Amino acid sequence: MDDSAGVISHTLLAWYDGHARQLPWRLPPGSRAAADPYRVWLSEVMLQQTTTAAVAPYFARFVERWPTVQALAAASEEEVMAAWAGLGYYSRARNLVKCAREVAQLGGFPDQEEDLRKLPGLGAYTAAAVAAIAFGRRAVVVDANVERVVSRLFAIEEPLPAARKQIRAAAERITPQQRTGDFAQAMMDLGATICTAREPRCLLCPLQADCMARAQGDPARLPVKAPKKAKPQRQGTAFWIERAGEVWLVTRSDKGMLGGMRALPDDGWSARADGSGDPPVAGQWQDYGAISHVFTHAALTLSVRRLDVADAPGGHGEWWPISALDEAGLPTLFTKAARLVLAQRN
DNA sequence: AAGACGTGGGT
DNA sequence: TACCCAAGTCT
Repeated sequence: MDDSAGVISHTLLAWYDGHARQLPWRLPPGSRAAADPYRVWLSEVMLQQTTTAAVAPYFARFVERWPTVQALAAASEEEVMAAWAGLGYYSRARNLVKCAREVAQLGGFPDQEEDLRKLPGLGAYTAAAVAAIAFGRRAVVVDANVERVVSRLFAIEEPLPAARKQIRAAAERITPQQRTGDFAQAMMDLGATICTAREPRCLLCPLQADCMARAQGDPARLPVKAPKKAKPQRQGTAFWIERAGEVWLVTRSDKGMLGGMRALPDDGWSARADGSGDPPVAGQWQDYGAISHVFTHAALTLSVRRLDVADAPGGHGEWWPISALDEAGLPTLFTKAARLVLAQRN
């Protein structure tokens, strides 16, 4: 680390001492307590591609229900998936359970980045973040905030994702030997509150004097990103099958969209193709309209139809009390579909 | 090694 | 409205 890099980390850490966000998974400011690796890991996994506001209530429920990694390791995958419902990217929940069990078996979290990286659900970012924040290891923590801050500080013109190598090298240069956990969180706080994607608040930025993009006059244009692809519009149908105050739910296959989650039966729609429209059983289906839902890589219009039956439809599934549908752990798509039926059903 | 993979909030 | 974006990982 050369001298200008030292100035940057020093300035940023001084700013962090007065401006750190208080978040449920962080120790209170000035606390001398050691970070709990379980909470650090859990929060980091929840925060992957997910806002702090969305994570906060889930984090609170998880640590209340499963206070330790051993407790989480002892939970069933099914109950963890249901508790994760609504947070998205459900493979995270499946990997969370796997990881908790591996860690419990190991007797605790590994304290080296290299070993953390081997755990399911921990990629380059999360392994570095846990190593730095929970164990005080020097690790180069690069997330989307760091990419944005660094690409502006050094006016990196190369578009993402090709710029990753350059950005990592620059982040490595400014990462200090001490307080690397604070440094990582300071970079993320700066990116979240000052060096934002749109309309950065440069006048409030502790690094304004060091920022090449600011000197050039238009920091918001960085980082340059490759153009997005258009997302396809898909059509599908979900089926509400009811019997005596209960609705028929299935569990989706572990692979693919909403993998492993409870769901209403559907017509096989996917991000790649429309559904067939065919119901799972013949009968007098009633039309309840449609909901729309946008995924990362496709937009879906989901028609919802209802049938009242006397016997269970064929195939794998379970009757679920409609009065307790909240506890089924339906992903948001199917929660919307259920609401559509319940709003019109007497 | 691009593409798959959720959801809610901001502009 | 439509688009962008958020503490990425896996295949």
